[in-house]
Amino acid sequence: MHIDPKNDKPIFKQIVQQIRKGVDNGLYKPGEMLPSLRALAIDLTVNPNTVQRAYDELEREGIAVAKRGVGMFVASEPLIIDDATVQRSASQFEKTISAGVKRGMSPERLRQAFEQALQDYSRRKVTKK
Amino acid sequence: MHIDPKNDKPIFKQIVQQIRKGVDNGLYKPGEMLPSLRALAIDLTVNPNTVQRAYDELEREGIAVAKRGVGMFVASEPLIIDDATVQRSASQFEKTISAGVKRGMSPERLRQAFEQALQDYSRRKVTKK
DNA sequence: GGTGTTGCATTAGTGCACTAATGCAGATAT
DNA sequence: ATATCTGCATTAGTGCACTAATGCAACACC
Repeated sequence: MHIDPKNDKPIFKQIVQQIRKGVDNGLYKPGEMLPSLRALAIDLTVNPNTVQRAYDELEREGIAVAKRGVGMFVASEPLIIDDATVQRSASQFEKTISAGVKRGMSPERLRQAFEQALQDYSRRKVTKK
Repeated sequence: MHIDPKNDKPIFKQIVQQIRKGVDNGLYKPGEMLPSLRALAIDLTVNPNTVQRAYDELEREGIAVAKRGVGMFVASEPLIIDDATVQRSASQFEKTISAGVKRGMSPERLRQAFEQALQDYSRRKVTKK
């Protein structure tokens, strides 16, 4: 576990990402205890609140469960997405990106299209009910 | 031209978006003059600097050209992306999104995959030289 | 009960994105 | 020249995301 100071992403997001990755590839197994707030905070030379925020996020995602006075634990059935799945999506996205660029679309426009697609999709899921 | 106060997007981005759209569908034609900083600012009841920032962005994108003391003009050969192209990309993205969701990916994970794809693509373009 | 863990809540500091206030500098017409 | 348009530059105010400092509350162990 390591925080990259050159990375401009917020610290708590980096923590979330690394723990999530750790759960995905089995480094942290279901039911297992994660490093405590302070322990991890000391390890990363970071304020405990920053770790807390990361853990909040992980709990919100259903990946970890907090037990007050005891510790943070990997959920019994965490939502595991392995790297291969992400890679598959990424390469699929890349095809659309490539096509878009050939039509003159800038990264900003592509993001815009992506966000719209994301919104359209969820909207459809909702209105379908 | 109108600014939506309920929209949480920055004002200057809303302006960029609307002007870009106007250029795309021919409302503003190449070489034509755009509303002046102050004129548009008064029209939208917004500070001229905010319009300035929008115009800066448009110039950076090669859509508009500034002539100091004269006015802002649509570029002679602006990069025009019509809505249909964006829609095509969006619907393409939506397919990948749908597939990802079925594999349990959250919107956050999908964004992550998208950003990675964007990065991979540009990286490949660079290293190909 | 005390002691040392744990996670949680409240508050404050800091940087940055966004917007505005104001004045400067170039262009054109009269 | 000077009036009045233009876009540009400098500075300041404001809100918010991020991080930190600090103390509180629950649980386990002795």
